[in-house]
Amino acid sequence: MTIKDLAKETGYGVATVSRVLNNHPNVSEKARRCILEAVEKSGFQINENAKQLKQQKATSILVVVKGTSNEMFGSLVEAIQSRVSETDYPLFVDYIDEDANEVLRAVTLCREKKPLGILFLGGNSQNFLADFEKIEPPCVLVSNSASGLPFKNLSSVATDDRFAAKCAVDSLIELGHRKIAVVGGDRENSDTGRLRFEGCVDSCSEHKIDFDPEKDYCGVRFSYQDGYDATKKLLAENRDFTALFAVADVMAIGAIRALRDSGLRVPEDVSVIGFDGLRLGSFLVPKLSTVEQSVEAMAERSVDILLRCIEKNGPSVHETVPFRVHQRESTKPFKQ
Amino acid sequence: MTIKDLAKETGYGVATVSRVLNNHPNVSEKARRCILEAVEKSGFQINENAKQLKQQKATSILVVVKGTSNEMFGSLVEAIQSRVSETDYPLFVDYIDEDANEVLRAVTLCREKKPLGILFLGGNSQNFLADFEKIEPPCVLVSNSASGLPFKNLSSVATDDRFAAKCAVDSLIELGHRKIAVVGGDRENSDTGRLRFEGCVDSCSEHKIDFDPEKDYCGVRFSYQDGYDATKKLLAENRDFTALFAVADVMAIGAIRALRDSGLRVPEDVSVIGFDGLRLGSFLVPKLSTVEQSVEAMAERSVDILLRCIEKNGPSVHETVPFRVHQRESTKPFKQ
DNA sequence: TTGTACGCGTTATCAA
DNA sequence: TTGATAACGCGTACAA
Repeated sequence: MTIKDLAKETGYGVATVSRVLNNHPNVSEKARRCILEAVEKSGFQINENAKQLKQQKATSILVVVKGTSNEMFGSLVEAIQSRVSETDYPLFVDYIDEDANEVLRAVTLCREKKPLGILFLGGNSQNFLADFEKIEPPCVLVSNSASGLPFKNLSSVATDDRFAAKCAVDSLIELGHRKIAVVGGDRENSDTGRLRFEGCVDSCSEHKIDFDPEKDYCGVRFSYQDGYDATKKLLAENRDFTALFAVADVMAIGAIRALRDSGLRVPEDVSVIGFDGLRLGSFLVPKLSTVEQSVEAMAERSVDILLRCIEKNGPSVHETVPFRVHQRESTKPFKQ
Repeated sequence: MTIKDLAKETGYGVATVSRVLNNHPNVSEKARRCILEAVEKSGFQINENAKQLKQQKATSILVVVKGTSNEMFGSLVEAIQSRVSETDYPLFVDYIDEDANEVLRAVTLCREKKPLGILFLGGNSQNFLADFEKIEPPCVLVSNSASGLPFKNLSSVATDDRFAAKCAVDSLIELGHRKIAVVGGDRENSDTGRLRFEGCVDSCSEHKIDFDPEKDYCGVRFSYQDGYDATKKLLAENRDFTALFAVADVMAIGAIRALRDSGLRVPEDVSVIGFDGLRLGSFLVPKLSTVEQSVEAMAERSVDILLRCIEKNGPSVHETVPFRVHQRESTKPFKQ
């Protein structure tokens, strides 16, 4: 079933059918009704390939997700999808490995699909610096800031990772903790990891607390197992911390298990705070204290910004979304 | 950059370029090398729209994921993607709501993208019965069995949900439990929910144990919160069960929290066993006992079957993948 | 082994 | 307000 068939059936020409389908002006009400009815009746579905071949531009929006194991990205995709579905743009979601190069992947996808815009879920500056210039459509980097990157078609929406991490550590210090260990991300290959690390340093130096990256910090991948292993390593090298900050909830969960396996109780012996605010956290025993990123706000802002860039040729912007530190059950005041 | 440009550049015709690009025979080694080099140099990328328009079939494989909140589907998508990436087929992942109609969605997508094949992650018989006849390419339903469905282009790969659920309850009974409550899925709208419910009934009747669906069963959605709420409800109506089977790990996690909030300890007061085998489970405190579905096996088998159907026009088959009951720390023998 | 020419379904231009 | 027709980039008869 093509628009040709539709034309034949209704007695109109293909041009008129196309105009109706695309809500173009200069169509009589009669023709519009007649054609719409035929569309309804025949279950006609437009051939996107032909449409896009002709238009030299897809009508689609692309989402490149870096790392499937990041549960927060799952919620983010869900929220983005729900928001984009209010528009007419089809959404394509493409998953790549946590260690893959998201920018190169996007370059390929651009040539193949010519999307109207791209949403990057996760990404790292080095990759953008190296190859982003090859990408033409407007893009939004979600969950990392791109404010330091010199691209006029790249916006970003993120939590202020550095400050949020600082607040997390601050909260531990306010509870009376002085010996704090950190299960962090890779500082060299992950912006997020680096920023949150810097937040820890900020807090400790502001409070004149010793923090030795060699001994008190372990940078690994964002997974349960890595959180577990890193904590074991910290315990082996540095037995006496009373609080632990894991820069992702998944790591915090691994950390809690590792502490437990070493005979330490949470929060009685060691307080643990995570980062992300996964829904899961509030169902754990103990409920996980965490820095909650606003997934809804991130999704909403990033889609809005991208649409504004696409439809109104809006300027690129770099926004920050609010976060909240939740003290739940995995942290408690330190008492000597 | 099109194949025309490539042809001009190399001095060959578009047909030869096309043949090289598609690894067709009847091309001289010299032409092949020359053209491949030009491709490399120019960074040429084929226009998928034109290709697919021409071929009347995309080269792509489609994955329709039903419900993003199901963490197991995340791992499944990851495993599927990694397996498909060994081939040349592009993979499209489409997420729909847990309550949406996956078959109707696939019908639309088929018309739009004409995929070579479809993988359904989750789905329900009623939807397939009603509209699957409209779908032509080979499909595989993953995680639910379609062996009862009369479609020759529909295969399935699943855990034997009924039997696995029975084994889970059996294991509880073997531990000495006699009063068992079940946090289940919606029996009417979810095949998985119904099958696992039947497994519970099988086990109880085999062991001559009372099981009153009215009082001992609560069927809800697959989420932390629903697991929590269902458990609260069961507790309100039936205070004396000593073991609880949640038909999904996410529900089990919600259940454990609910028990805890009601002053009950796991496993001392109530044993809890889940279903799915999420990686998360073995990092919880207590480690979650569960029925582990083999995500890798499901991904591998379903992709293999689909490829066989696509490439060799293979027959549709219905396979079952092994599962394992893990007794970890959330279950223990019942002692009066 | 290679090249020419046509058509896939759509949009857009232009003339009617 | 309409319709005929020329592209879009590709694969593939068919001819050479």
